[in-house]
Amino acid sequence: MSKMSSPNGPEIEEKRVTKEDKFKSAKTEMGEVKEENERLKMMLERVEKDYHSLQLRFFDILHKDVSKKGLAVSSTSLDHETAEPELVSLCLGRSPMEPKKELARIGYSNKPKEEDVGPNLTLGLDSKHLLSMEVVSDLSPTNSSEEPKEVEAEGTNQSAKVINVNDDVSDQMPAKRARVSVRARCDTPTMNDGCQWRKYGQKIAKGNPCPRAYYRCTVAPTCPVRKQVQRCAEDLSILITTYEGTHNHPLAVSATAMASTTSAAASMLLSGSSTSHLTSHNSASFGNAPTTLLNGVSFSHQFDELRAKQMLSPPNHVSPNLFSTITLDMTSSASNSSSSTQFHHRLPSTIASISNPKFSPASLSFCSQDNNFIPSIWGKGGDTSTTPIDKIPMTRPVIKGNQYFQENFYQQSITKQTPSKEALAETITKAISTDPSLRSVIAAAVSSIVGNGSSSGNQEESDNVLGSGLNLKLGEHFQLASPNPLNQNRKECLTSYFKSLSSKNSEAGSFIFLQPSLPFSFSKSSTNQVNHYVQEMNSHH
DNA sequence: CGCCTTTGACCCGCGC
DNA sequence: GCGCGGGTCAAAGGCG
Repeated sequence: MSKMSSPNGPEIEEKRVTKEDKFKSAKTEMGEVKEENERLKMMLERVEKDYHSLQLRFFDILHKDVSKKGLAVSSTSLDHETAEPELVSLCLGRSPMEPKKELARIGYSNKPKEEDVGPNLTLGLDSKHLLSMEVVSDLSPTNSSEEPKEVEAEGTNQSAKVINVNDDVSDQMPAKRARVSVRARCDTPTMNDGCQWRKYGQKIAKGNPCPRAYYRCTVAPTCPVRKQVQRCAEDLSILITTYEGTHNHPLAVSATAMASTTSAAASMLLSGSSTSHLTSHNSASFGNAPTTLLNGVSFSHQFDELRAKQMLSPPNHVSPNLFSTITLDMTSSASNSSSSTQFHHRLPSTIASISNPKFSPASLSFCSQDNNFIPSIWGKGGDTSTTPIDKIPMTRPVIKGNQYFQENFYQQSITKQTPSKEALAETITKAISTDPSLRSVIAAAVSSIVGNGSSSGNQEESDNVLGSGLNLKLGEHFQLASPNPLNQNRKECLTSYFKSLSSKNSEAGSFIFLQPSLPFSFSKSSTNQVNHYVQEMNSHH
């Protein structure tokens, strides 16, 4: 035993030394983490600042637009059915309340302002119409122009909130609701969209032997969001989930992807009715099928069949559409040249042929070649949820937006087939900067793509998916967030674009959150192409 | 015990 | 006015 003591001396010392080393390295690591933390904080502040300036700008623009229409509304209050000014709040990544507050701050506020608060990750189907739906259920008539009380009670929101230039209008007319229907292949009874739902009813709907289940969001007791889940009668593997309403509470990160996409889709749908007018000419150029693809997600405007029938009657008769639905088809394959045709074969014929100037398609097609691509955080199983990011196919920059966009970009890129890159870039830039809904949709789409890449089964990484364009901006700083070199490559592409855009164009810089939306293709082969776009855009700016 | 699902009843809008 | 269909309510029961 005594022999043991002497050789043990150096060993213990060695151990002590290694422990000290470990301690030191741990300390350094902690320091680094602290630094990183500080940097992140700074970035967050900067992001919020940018966000607010963007919001101010956006609502300023919106305000101008609204005041123009507001004149018409106030003078012809009986004309609600035919001319309804629509305010689409694009608040991806934030509470829908905030934009209204901002707007109020700009022009309609008569209440004192409070300081802004932290991010409110509320996403949903943002629109005035939806909000008015909430108002119906949540508010007394006396403060029908206010946000739900429980939101007020949170104390974190600013006081004056309501955009309602046309308060009286919203009080008198039925709230127009936007629904977002998502078709996806899913083995599970419901799609895991990150939210908590409680089933409150089930019905056998006519024309479909499969029962339709009704769910209510239970994240917040007063959340008005509902969803209907039904299997497709023709293909039982397809689950049709229809979302309605706006979440009035913060959302889990895992829920933001779906929420932002549905929000963007709804915004698109509703803003499309006010910001663009689909001419018959344009309808024809689209084959009269307002269906688009977003990463394999097929966007399609449709209306409840009853409404649709109404609208199919006299062409100049526009009935008040209390329900309008946009469909995100994640089951269709873009490689089947005419995705819209394919899609509409599964839909009632009435839907496919709808063309209403009130609901022109402000939609987007990324024309993914990939079948069944869905952001992985949306589903928990099935063949739809696990497409790895590096399999994301080359996306073709086909974006259908407002009329301007349709006429210029679409015709250039589709009809002529060989658009000049300069014209392309210019058109894209103009369209994106003039159509907020378009920005929103594209932002959500890109967000989903980038988010998907960094979120495969990793909660920490999925936390970087902040919804909409936010993480794109963050991508400038958070490139390390993704261990996937490909993904990082994508982020760098985006980043370089926005850097250049913002540096060349200060105005564009203020839109940086929503602009990360250009037709980037995220495959290796397309990286150069993206850089090409960036360069050309720079030369234009 | 609280939360959830199930399920029949009920309400309401719409078409005939 | 009546019937139909979609949507919601609420009591009952199950589950962890």
